[in-house]
Amino acid sequence: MNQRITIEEVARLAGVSTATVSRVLSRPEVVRSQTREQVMAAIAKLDYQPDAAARALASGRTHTVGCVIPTLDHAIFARSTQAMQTTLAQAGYQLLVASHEYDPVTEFELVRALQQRGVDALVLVGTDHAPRLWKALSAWRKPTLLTWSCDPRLPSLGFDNEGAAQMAASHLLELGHRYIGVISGLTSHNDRARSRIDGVRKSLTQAGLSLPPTLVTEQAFNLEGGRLGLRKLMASRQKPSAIFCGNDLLAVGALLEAQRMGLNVPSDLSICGIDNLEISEAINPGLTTVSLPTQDLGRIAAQNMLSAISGEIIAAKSLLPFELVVRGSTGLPRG
Amino acid sequence: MNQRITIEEVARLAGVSTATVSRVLSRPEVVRSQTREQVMAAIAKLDYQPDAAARALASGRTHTVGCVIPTLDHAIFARSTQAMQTTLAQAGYQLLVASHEYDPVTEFELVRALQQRGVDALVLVGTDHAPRLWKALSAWRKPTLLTWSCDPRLPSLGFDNEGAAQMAASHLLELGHRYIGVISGLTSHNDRARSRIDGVRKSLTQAGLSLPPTLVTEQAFNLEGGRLGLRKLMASRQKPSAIFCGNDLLAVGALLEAQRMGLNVPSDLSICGIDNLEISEAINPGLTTVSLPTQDLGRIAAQNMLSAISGEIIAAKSLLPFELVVRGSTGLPRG
DNA sequence: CTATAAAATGTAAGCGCTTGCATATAATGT
DNA sequence: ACATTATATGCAAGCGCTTACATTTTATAG
Repeated sequence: MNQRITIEEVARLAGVSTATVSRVLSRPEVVRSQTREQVMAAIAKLDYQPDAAARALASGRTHTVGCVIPTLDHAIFARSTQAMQTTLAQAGYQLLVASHEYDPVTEFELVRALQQRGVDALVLVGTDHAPRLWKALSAWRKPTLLTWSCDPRLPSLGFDNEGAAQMAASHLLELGHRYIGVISGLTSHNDRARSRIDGVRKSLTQAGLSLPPTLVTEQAFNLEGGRLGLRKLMASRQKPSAIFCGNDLLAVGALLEAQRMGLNVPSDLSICGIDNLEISEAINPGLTTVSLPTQDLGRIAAQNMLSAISGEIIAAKSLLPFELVVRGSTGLPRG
Repeated sequence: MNQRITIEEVARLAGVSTATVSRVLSRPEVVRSQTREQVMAAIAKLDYQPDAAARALASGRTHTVGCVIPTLDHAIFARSTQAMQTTLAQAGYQLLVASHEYDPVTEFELVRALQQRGVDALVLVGTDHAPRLWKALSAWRKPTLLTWSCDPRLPSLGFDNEGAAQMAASHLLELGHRYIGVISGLTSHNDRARSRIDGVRKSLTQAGLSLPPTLVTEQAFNLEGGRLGLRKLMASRQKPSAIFCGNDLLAVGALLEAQRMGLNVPSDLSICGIDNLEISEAINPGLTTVSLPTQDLGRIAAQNMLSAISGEIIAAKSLLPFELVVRGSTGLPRG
């Protein structure tokens, strides 16, 4: 740093000690207003910018929250992360985002990196984590939050993924579908994807039906995955009359591919997803889906962490509401 | 920090000085291998995690790159940011992302916040910035990169946005369209959007045509914006036979809305965009668009910053290539 | 006006690391 | 074996701030 303005120079110009300048910065209410104004004038005049590293070292707090997600390259994570960042920024906190692309080793390393950086709190996604990551988290003495799904080991803010899937499956069952296929996201290191399959299975079982392995396919989390999944399922001996997709990206992909194959949605095939992306509403026909408040998830996660940082107790587990949004992509089965 | 392991304890256990431990961490090659191993063993045994704030304060380097973008909630930024983050992480660097939602005041504040945090480099989007932001950047003695578009004031890595729009417009003109509408993103604080309109205008002018204000509409950057834009343009007296959209999100929205209105794309209306999102290929008909390598943008931006941090000179301006991808959404005008 | 409590400010000891310089050790040449 | 370099390591002074604690100033009471 060539010739950074330090707190000392501010103190000199304002005619006070560095301690007072520091107080003006962090707890302005404890300095006399007259003094405070002198200091603020000096700060403004010198265009003083406190060194965050020094503050962090001296105070032990960085005003930074770390967030480790699978990827930014999916609308749901981008959305919730965006909401987190905005909420934190309003409180003077910064978000340090890291993504691991569904690799647990990378995830562990990122968490360590964020811990070394002294983040004041940590937000993770889901409950599938390497054992040593759980260990690193429990040894850590700062607020941590699990998002998207819940686990008794740590405070969690998420959805009942199984319930959401059941809601979608029940809708299909009520329409009269008996052969329901599932296009799931990759389930390894992804508890949400597994829970959603479980939800469908549970609904089918309750209805006296089953979910044969041939009617389940795991695909990458993108439109292409949805298209591949659809082709796979429609190539099976017993074709499904309805397809549940683990998320809307897969569902939109499946829907578009069905149309390319000349199938009419929903009269030939019903399709539903989970998430309720913007595209789900815009597409023709509209996609029936379970709407998840992903933006709220991010915002509330941020608020929770801010509370926890300031010493408040936060809920051990909170579930966000969701609702079925019925659009044109689901209908009665043929015949 | 209750009882954090410090470098001193590692040094004691390894029977060396703290300086040596520090060297093992930052420049292992200058330490004799035998010593190095002792130190590494001690580090492993104690599970030592260096304090990033202390390192930053002592060394003046944070191993962090700051990135200020309009929003994460758009595929293109999410994508390039994701690529940046991955590339940086591989080099042991962290990305500190902040988004301002197209608000220049927030943008300025975020840049200051990142500077205070001592990021080793800064990546911004576009060339529309508040004057005091330009000032803050030029007073800053560390690497800075402008992305998406270029400006002589700072090293830039971007696209020829005007050229990309011209490419799209020329395609429409070559097909024989004479009434071309434009659905643009909001142009305030967004030089990319303006450049793209300019590109279309230039192409039209070269063809002896003009772009009447009634055939240009500015909309929010989402599907809904595309839909609103389409309705607006199709309500004008002289309906366009083709529509250029400032990006693919708008284009997809416009396309879907056109279909809802009963228009056949492309025989009633041609639509093209810029970006080439995944949905652009998947939708029916496929969207004609100009494909921008947004992921490469992020990756190369990260590489550039890493180079610059290590003292190398980086290009003052580099433009990434793009190409027209013709799909089913554009065709000959009626008659 | 003085005693006492309350509020404001100053003093200075760190926070945990890096790094220039001094010193010690190993390698090389004669 | 010794002188001369080249390599490794240690010493210790910060980096710029925060925050107990000490001290001074101001307010309040008697």
